[in-house]
Amino acid sequence: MPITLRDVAEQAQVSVRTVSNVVAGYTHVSERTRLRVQAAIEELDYRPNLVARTLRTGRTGVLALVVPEIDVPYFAELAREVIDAAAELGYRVMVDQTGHDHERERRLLTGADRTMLFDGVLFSPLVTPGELAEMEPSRSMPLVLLGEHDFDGRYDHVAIDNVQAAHDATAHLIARGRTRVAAIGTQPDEDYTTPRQRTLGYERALHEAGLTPDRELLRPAAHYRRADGYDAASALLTLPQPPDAIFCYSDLLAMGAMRAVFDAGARVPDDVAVIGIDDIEEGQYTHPSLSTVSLDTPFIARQAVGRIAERISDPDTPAIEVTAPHTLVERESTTSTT
Amino acid sequence: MPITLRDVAEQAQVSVRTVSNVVAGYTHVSERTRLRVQAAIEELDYRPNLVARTLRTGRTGVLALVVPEIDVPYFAELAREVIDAAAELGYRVMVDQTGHDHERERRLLTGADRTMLFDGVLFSPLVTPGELAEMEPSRSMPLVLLGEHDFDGRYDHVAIDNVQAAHDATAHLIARGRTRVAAIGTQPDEDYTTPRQRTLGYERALHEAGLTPDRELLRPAAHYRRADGYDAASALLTLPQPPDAIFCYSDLLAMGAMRAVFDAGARVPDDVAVIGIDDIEEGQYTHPSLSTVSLDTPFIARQAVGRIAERISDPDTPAIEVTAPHTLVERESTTSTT
DNA sequence: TTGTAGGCGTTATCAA
DNA sequence: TTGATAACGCCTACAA
Repeated sequence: MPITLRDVAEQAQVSVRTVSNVVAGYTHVSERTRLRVQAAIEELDYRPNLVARTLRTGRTGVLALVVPEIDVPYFAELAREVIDAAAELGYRVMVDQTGHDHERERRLLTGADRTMLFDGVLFSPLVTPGELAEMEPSRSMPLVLLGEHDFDGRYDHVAIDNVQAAHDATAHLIARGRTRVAAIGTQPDEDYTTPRQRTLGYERALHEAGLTPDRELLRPAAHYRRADGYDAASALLTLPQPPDAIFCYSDLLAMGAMRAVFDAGARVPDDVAVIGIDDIEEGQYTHPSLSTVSLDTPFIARQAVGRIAERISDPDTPAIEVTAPHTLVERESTTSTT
Repeated sequence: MPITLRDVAEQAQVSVRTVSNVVAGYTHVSERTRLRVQAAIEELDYRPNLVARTLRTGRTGVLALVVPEIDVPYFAELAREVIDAAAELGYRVMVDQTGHDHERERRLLTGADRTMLFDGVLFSPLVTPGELAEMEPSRSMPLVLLGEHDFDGRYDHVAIDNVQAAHDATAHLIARGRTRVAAIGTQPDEDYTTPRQRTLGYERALHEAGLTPDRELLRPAAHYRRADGYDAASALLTLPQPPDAIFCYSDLLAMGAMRAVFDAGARVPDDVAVIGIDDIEEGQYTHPSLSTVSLDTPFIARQAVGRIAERISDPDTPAIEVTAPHTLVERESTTSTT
C-alpha cells in the first residue's frame, strides 16, 4: 500500500492537482500551501510512482544500451561512461546483451521489445548493419548507433574514423621497421562494416609503404575476444613465413595474440610486434604493455547520450554523424627496448 | 499513436476482454475467435504496453543490479551472467553504478529510488554493510546481497566462504615455499566485511604454517582496481625485507601488482609469486598467467536471480544464505618453471 | 465463453 | 492560484 498523491492531498488538505504541482515544482503555488504540502510529503514519505507518471507522459526516463557482450572490456568501459553521462541528463540505463544473436539484435531494433519501456536506444553493434539498411528508421523509437559509420544518413551515429585508425596502427608498425604485417579481425560477412573499414585502412597503409598485401596474413576472428586472437595468432606463427607484426582489430584480440606469441616461444615485440584498437585499461598493465589506437570513450558516450536526448525531445531532428577523435598510443608491444 | 487493446478489439469485432485473454494465453477462448484476434494482432502489429500493464499489475519485470563499477571485469562478468539468468526467467536487468558513492548506495538501498521501477534488487556492495545492519529490510523491495556474508539472516545473500578462500590462496603460496607472504586489499573501515574476512583467512593460514604475520606486509587498497594494486605492490617492494609472495584480494589488484614487480626489475613468480581472487578471464592470458581463487560466477548469478524471483512471488519467504563454491586455480604466477 | 466497467497513480484540461 | 475530472492502456471482477 504505497503512498499516493491522493494521500498527500488529503493530509495537506489540498487537491491532488496542487500536490502534483508542488512535486513537479512547476506552476505557481502560494508559499503557504507549498510548505503545507511539503510537510505532508515528508511526513508520509511520499515517492512518486514513476510507472504511473510514465503511462501519463509517455516517457520512462530510461535508455537502453545494446551491446553484444557486456563483459568485453571495451563495452564495459563504454557502459560505464554511458551510465554516467545518462545520469547527468536524468536518464537511467538498461543494458541489453545481444550475445551475437542476430535475431535478437533485429528484434531489439525493429522494436519488438520497444514496448514503451525506454525512451531511446543506444546500439553498439559488433555487426549487423546490413539489416539496418533495410529497416525503416522508426520515428517512434529514437536510435543512435555507436561504432558504425557506413550509413546513408538516416540514423545518428557516433564513431571514430575506422579507416584512418586502422591505417594509423598499421603505419606505426611499418615505421618501426616491420615488413610482414598481419591483421586479425576480418569477418567473412561483408555486411560488417567496421572490420571492412579497418581492413581498408590496413591495406592502404601497406600500399603507401610499397608493401604487397599477403592474403595469408589477413585473418578472420569470429568474435573479438581473447580466444579468437589467440587462435588466429597461433595459426599465423606456424606459417612458413610468419609475420613480424600483428595489427588486431580490438585490444582483446591483441591480448590473445600476445599470449599466443609467448606460447610459441617468441617474444613481443622483438620477434612480433602487436598493436590493437580500443585502449582498454588492461593494456596499460600487461607485460609488455599494449600499443593501441585510443578511442575517446567518454566523448563517444557523452555525444551519444546527448544526441539521443535531443532526438527524444525532437524526433524530427535530422540525423547527424559524429566522428570521435582517436590517437595512437605507443607502448612496449611495438617498441623494442630491452 | 500506438496500437492499443481497443484497436485490436475493434478490428477483430470482439471485446477488449477477449483480446486480453488471447494475449495472456490464459482463459478459455473459442478457437474461432482466437484466430480472428490473432489475425488482428498481426495485422495491426500490436504490442502490449508494458507500462500500462505494470501500473495495473504492480510488476515491472525488471531487476536492478547494483555494482560499484561496471567496468571492473568481475562485475562485468557477473552482470553478463545475471542478465542471462534473468532473461531465462523473463526479467530484464537495469545496471546501476554506485561508483564508491556511499550516499548513493544508501539511497538505492533505502528505496529512495524504489519508485516501482523494478521488482527486486541484486546488490553487490564493494562495501557498506554497516549501514545495512541498521536498516529495516523493507518488505516492499526484495533484495539479495551478492558477495557479502556477514549478516544476521535478515537478508538473502549469495557469496563464497571468504575466510576459507583467502586461507586457501595464502596456504597455496606457503606450500610453494614462500615465507614472506604479503596481502593487498585491507580497508581502513572495519565495516567492510569482505576484506576483513579475507584478512582473517590470510592470517589463519600464516598461523597454521607457523609464520608470524608482519604488519608491514598487510596493505590497504582504496578501491580494487589495477592502479591500487600497482601502488601497494610498489611500496611493498621497497621494504628492507620485501615479500616473496603477494596475495591480492582481487584479480585486478593482482594485475597491477604483477606489473609493479616487473617495473621494479623483479620477476613473477621467481622473485615474487602473485595470486588473486575472482578468476576473471584476463588472468588466463597475462604473462605470466595468474593463479587465483575461482568463483563460480554463473552459479552465483543463477542462485541470486532465482532467489529474488522467489522473494518477489513470496515476500515473506525466510532469508537464506547461499554459499557458492570456490576452487584454487594454479597458473604460472605461482609456479616457478622457466 | 464473452462483454462492461472500474481503477492502478499520474498529469493535463477546464473551470472557478 | 486551486479544484474537480478526464484520460494514459491495461487487467479483472462481475455479469450476461
